[in-house]
Amino acid sequence: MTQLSSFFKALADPTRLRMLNLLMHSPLCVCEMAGMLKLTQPLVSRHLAYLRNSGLVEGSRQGLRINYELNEQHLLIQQIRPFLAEAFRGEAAGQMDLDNLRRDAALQKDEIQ
Amino acid sequence: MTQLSSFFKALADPTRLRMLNLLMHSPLCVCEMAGMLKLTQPLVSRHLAYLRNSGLVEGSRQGLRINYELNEQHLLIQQIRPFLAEAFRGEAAGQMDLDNLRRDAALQKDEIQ
DNA sequence: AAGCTATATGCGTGCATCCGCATAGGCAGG
DNA sequence: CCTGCCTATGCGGATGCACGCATATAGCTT
Repeated sequence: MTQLSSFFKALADPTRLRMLNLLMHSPLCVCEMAGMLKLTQPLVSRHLAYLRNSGLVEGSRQGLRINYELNEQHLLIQQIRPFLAEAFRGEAAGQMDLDNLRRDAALQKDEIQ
Repeated sequence: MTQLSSFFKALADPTRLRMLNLLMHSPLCVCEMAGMLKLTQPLVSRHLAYLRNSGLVEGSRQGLRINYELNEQHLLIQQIRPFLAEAFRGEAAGQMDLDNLRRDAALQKDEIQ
């Protein structure tokens, strides 16, 4: 039961929920998330460490950046994902964060061309 | 987003999860839950107050006792219920609590006869 | 009214975050 | 090697629980 409550504890923070909302759509590095969410880098890094220790998220180094993504192996993540997607759909803040995600993705695309 | 995190916060405690596990099967009063979970009455009462303030649970007075039950009107409760049921199924502690629930229900039945 | 049962709450302690700020560690390019 | 960017972490303050213990409130029952 403790494991389950730890899982919910990881979800029991608005900032971490905003991060997970983004990560459900795309892997991201710390600086990208900090920009999209308008949060300081140390704060984002700490919450990612929390999510990493909880097993909800995994990071892989790619040069200077570390790419974070949802841990698809996590059973509880797999099972709760539809619920989260539905809940985020009703959150205005979540939609605005996703707008930033799409805007930055478009900029990235322009840079490549 | 704050509302969603508050919801998860209410779920982020082993004791409250054990209570919700019981309440998913049957409405119960404080003293019944305290007995089944082997917890003190004040502790159970406090957690129920937390769940009540979070809107996950409703209590109705019936004589001396107050009968608590899941708030079926709560949207997030409705949506997360299958996930919880599945998660509780994998918890040995949850199954033992349910054994106590069934045992006490059987005793109650004998008293009535 | 008195006594009993069921429930809620006040108080104090300890622990876990949550955050801002400053700083350390890791890695690339010149 | 040194500089700059990205990330992680140490520190301190503030807050919120979780719990035990004692006590108050509420409602039967006689």
